[in-house]
Amino acid sequence: MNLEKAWKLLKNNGFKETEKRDRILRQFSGNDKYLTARDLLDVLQKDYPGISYDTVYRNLATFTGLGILEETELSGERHFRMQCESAEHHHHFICTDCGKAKEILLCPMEMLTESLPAYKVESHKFEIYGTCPECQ
Amino acid sequence: MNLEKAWKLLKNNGFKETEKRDRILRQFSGNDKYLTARDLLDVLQKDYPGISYDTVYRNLATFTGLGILEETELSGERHFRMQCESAEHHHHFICTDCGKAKEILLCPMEMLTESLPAYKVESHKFEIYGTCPECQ
DNA sequence: GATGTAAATCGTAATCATTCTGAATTGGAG
DNA sequence: CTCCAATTCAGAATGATTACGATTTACATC
Repeated sequence: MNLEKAWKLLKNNGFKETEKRDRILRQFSGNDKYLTARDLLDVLQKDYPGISYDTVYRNLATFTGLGILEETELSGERHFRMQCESAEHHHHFICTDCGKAKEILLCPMEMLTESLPAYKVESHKFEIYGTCPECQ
Repeated sequence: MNLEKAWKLLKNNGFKETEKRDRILRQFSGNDKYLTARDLLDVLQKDYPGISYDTVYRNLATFTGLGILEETELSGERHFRMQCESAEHHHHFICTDCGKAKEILLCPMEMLTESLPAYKVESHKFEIYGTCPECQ
């Protein structure tokens, strides 16, 4: 996902172009790390000292709902990052140190949908945690 | 995991046998569902009206630490259930309706440890969510 | 460019899960 | 039975997230 695509999606869904939204999208755009709402708030406060929690959380929810951001729960906190460019379904190795994600193309679901007869599968989560080469 | 094994573990690690602990373990023992701390508190309050959050959370932490319970994060809340009997490493299909878990023996990690050179893998999470046959 | 209006933001309080604290109680070793 | 550390209680504190009324802003329309 890049900025143009994100704004196109937002406009098509009737969302207005605001400074704060632009600032938030730019933050994620130049950064492949997972960020918490607080991380983001801390960054935005440098440019917008009076920025509200509401603005941060509401926009994170909007962006996630439109598929601009993706979300995961790490140690009890929601973390967000820009949706990957790659069209294929994939999973992530996530560095617990720096928050960076590496794509994993293998999906275990392909191998076991037929081994769950009578179960209605709705979603799945596969994530690998550890330390990336840079952080070791 | 059964009650005897659980108590053996607790005793071996110097934990005392208390009414509350026994009640909590029995709750999980007769039940293969994932429960939140609040679910558990609600159940315990019928027998022990004055039971404290502290007791519930502290014991959940103790039991999880000893491997008596296993834990997962579902929609922002920690959920607990008795550790499975099976010795083999496995994952779960979790019913989002009733919380019941079905064991999945396939582990995707086996297929990709060598495809992550230079990455230090520490843990992983693979869970499938949906509706079990009984809940459809 | 001025105006109207719904959307967005602000400022702050409320909520919810979880953790902490200090006092009171209890299991079980001796 | 006595004693002491472990456990529990009661309630306050914390931290993430959501809610809300008042204010401001984007932008469609004139």
